[in-house]
Amino acid sequence: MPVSPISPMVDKLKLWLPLTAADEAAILSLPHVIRSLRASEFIVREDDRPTHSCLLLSGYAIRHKVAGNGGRQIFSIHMKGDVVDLHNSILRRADHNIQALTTVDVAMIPVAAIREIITAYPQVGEAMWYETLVDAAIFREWTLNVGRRDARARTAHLLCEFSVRLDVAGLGEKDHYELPMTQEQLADALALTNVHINRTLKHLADEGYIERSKRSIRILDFLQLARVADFDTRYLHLD
Amino acid sequence: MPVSPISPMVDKLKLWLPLTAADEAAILSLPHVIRSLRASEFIVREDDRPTHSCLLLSGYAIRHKVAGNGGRQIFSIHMKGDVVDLHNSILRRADHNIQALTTVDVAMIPVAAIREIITAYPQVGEAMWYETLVDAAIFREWTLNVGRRDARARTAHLLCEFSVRLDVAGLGEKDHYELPMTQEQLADALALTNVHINRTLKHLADEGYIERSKRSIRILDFLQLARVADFDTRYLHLD
DNA sequence: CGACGATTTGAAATCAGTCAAGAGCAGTGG
DNA sequence: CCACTGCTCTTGACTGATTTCAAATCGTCG
Repeated sequence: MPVSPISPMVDKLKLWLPLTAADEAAILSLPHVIRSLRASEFIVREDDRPTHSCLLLSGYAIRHKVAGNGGRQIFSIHMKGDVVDLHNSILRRADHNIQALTTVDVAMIPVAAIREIITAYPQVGEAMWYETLVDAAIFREWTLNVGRRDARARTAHLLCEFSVRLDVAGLGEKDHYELPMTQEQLADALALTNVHINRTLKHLADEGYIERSKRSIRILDFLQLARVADFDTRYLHLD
Repeated sequence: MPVSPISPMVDKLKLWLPLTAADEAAILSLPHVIRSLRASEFIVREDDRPTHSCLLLSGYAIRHKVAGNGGRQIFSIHMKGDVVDLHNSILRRADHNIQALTTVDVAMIPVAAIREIITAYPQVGEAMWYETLVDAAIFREWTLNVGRRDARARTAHLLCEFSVRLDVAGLGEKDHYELPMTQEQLADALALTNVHINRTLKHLADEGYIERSKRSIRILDFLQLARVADFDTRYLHLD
């Protein structure tokens, strides 16, 4: 069986609901165009009316929005297998930006084809709904993180989430990975300043929870870090 | 035509997508049980496996989650017509709490019936999906609010959102309403302390943006307040 | 080597939190 | 009708986590 470039989407959706062979075949035969984008290119911009949904095939992307005072808030980080633009596509008008963090390859699927597969294969539709609900669960956890945890727990929490999600996506090892973002971007995800992120990472390293060199992170004891982070995987709905 | 207690759900879903007479009839004939709950009773608790989705018929409810350090974060406030528990029902295991803020009446609809209507009436299913995506858009805006706006803008933003949503739900006037929550609960929604909420409300009143007595709020100039709040209705996806 | 962006560090400023106490208000029961 | 209780709201004084501003170092790439 030839491996379709869209197969990561099948793998991801199967995390949420069982799919029949017919469901899988329908997904794999979704029309699409592969595109490469360079770091910092926009995949979708706020106020766009998206014509395509983008499946991430490689690299990393972020969702974010900019406040009137210039502050930027990142809502989530996306990786291989994520359909980064279901929210904006189904809502028809984008209320936030999606931007490549690194060089990325994406499969662009026409929104019309997404709508057709929902009707023709309701189980696939429900799996995509599920995917957007897990995104929403992540947004909630990030709100809790930003709103009610201090800088140390907040930063540790992001490191834990990234570790678990990389593991689930089959990228990198759980205790050792490369962060695909600058400290300034981390700051925008955690609602801190780049200066304070720097101090907080140093602090976590001084305390012996992590080791780092450049953007590479090694988690020395995941359970300990998770305790500091007040991290509990349940919000990722993986079981 | 007899008015079904479920009709607020039809009105709400029609905000998102057009529904045929058959779609509407299918919604109105959803099986359900009406229940009344008193203020502060839980509708769903984190870790529950919900068997029913709750449609709010009267009163107010909140979504929230408690961090390990005891801090509570409220994610959204719900009112008449909101199906408060679609997220938890579809995900099968609740990752957050839903709690009555005031005395509420709810219609409890079995999750199985929700799943059936999704398959039998795909447009209704898509409208419910849309509803959860608008919830997610509100979560994102709240993350931006908590993460990147100062106490004054943040508080003003909540006042603006509440005003607009009451208006859409056909409750109260846009420039004059009763907040259904204590300042401590406001603090949990805005990631501030009750003390600072108090000072911030006073400040907004001293500046002439609002008048208040007890929990009643009068917005003196909505556009001015919206400017202070960095508030833009687009994230509510009402048009 | 030079340039640019990213990281690191220090010192001072600030927004919001903490602690504490008093005032207002509703409900209860004597 | 009044005293008591409990909860919410209000205000003041002080503390502290994070920001701001500024400058130095590091690393990569041309």
